[in-house]
Amino acid sequence: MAATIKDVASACGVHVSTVSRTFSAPHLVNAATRSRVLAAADNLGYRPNRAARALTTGRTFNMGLIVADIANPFFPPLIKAAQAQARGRDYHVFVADTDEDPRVEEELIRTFAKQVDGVLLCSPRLSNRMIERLAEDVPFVVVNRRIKGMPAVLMNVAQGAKLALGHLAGLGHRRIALVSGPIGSWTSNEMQGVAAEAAGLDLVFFGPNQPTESGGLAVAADVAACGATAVLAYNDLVALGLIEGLAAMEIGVPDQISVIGFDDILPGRLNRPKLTTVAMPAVAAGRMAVDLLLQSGGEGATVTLDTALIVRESTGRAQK
Amino acid sequence: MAATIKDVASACGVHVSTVSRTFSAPHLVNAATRSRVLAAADNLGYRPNRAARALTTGRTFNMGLIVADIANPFFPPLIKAAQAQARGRDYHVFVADTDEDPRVEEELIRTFAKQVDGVLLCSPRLSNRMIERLAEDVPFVVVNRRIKGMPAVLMNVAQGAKLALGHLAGLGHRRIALVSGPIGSWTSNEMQGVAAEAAGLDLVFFGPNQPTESGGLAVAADVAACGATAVLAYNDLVALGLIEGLAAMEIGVPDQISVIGFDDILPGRLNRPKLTTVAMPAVAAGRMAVDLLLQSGGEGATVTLDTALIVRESTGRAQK
DNA sequence: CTTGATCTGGCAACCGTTTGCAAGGGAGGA
DNA sequence: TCCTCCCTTGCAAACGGTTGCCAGATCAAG
Repeated sequence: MAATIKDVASACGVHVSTVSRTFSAPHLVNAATRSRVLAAADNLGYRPNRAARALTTGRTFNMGLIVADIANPFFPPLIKAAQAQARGRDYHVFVADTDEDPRVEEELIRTFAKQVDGVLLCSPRLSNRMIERLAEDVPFVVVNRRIKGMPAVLMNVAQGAKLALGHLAGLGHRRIALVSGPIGSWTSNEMQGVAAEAAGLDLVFFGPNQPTESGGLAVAADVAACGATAVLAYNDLVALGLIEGLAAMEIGVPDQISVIGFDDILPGRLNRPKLTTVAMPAVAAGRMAVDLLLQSGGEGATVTLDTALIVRESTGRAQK
Repeated sequence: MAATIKDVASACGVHVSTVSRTFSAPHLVNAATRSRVLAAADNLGYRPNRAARALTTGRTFNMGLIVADIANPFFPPLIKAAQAQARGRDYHVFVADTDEDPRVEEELIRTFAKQVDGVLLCSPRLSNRMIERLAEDVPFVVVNRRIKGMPAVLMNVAQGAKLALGHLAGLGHRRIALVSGPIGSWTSNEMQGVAAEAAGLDLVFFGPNQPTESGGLAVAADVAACGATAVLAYNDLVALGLIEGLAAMEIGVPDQISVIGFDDILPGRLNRPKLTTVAMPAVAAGRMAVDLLLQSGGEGATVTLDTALIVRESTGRAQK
């Protein structure tokens, strides 16, 4: 069996409370004793049991991270950043995937509630009302969703969408297709909101869609048929699927139709043509979410991170 | 505060032990009492505290999952599958990323040791010796590494490499470059092992390399210079980077050089040309690793999963 | 009406740590 | 020399469950 605090205590003839204090409040124990304890602990390979500690302190030093789909390349960098940041704060991260299903999301939050100090909810599919209710059980930080009074990390999608639309307008595009994401997605709403205000542009909406390549593949025909010369897609995956579908109909990108995605994921960078996209600050968001959770005692600080348009090869001048 | 077992007990005038048994050994409590307890528990929103339970039972119902790099698209499907499988067994999964650094890997395992029932070590970079030593602290299942007496999930890389080499040979390639991965990678060794036996082929080795696109990009010039007409790359990311680098030198794939990767990740499927690759059974491996951990009490069962060659567009007949 | 087997549920110890409280001891001031 | 006061450490009660043991109740058989 692993060494416990008792083993260490008896190994150096001292009470367990002294050992405990050596780790959690070193200034309360005599320097000589402290080093004796430390030596014994090191010798026995002792590490405090976090579960037992959590019992008395009420803090688990664990946090949950819930995403819609780990396999979506948008999330891994965010997860990685969050996990690294958490580790620096001596926290561990439980990662769970909801398969885009709100019910799974709810159940997951409920199970996490008692065993983590807080949950990072990334691009949730749950309704605001439900999230507010669940927040009574466990502190949240929400990523890519604005909920009153709840700490949030937002990516400035509106700004990105404006840049993208501006870029397309500058290339002479007038009729632009907007391929949205799944229901319940905040980013999707933000995009549509901006688009609705875009003066002088003729916008055609398609949605809701699966936020994956198959989602893009599925609307390719409709998009082609609507007469738009450019497309703003919910994310890079959708954009890539769209390009794929267009290619199957012998419609060239960007020669005949320009395509812009969102996220700036790896496959987009590797694609031919390289995807023009609105880069989302996933790494910064992961880090920030962790910090927000640890700082705020549930206070509603909101951080908005900038996005940036990255022009690559999938956009070009509008066809006459 | 959240409801505890005591609240439930007093809410329905029963001893805590009865409540406890209602959940952990229902057959020991009278049906009428049981439903009364269940009703009260449901009413108060009671959920047993796993940390407290772990204290007495010694089982945490948590497992650790350690990968070299979450951002490598090879891992997310594996993680997702493992997490889903674990959830079905009422387990939670801690995910951690080592940034390809063996020291981080070791430290991570040590911290995990006391708070999980076992660790899934995916494509470890640690030496066998070190892993064996750490296995004294916590049960392991190793993915993509063979260590005597330790449960493992292996992907049949050798078989895949043979198929790939056979495919290239069939297309008339004779001089083939082998771009390996990082030091400490079992798959990399397997590939080289097979290649060494390949009769009638003229093989050129390049390595070690970063297992990423930049790794591929970096060796592109060397590969081009060595006169090979085909390349077998450590993984798809490397293959993609290689194609990118080749393109920059105006060398066409597959017209001038054929490229095969390993893994079958999303970016490879979306790439132009679509990548010919050896598909790795990541999803099955994730599931299997969880089952192995839960079944074996550390027994050394080894499961080997088949790989498959997926011929797409990045391979073609050898140039004269 | 016993007797003994079978259920059911209470009691209390225990898991590994933390932490408020108090006691012992040494130092410094009066 | 005696009295504080601070420093250090021990004691014991939590924290939220689980589980072996035991006693009372129930019930069928003799």
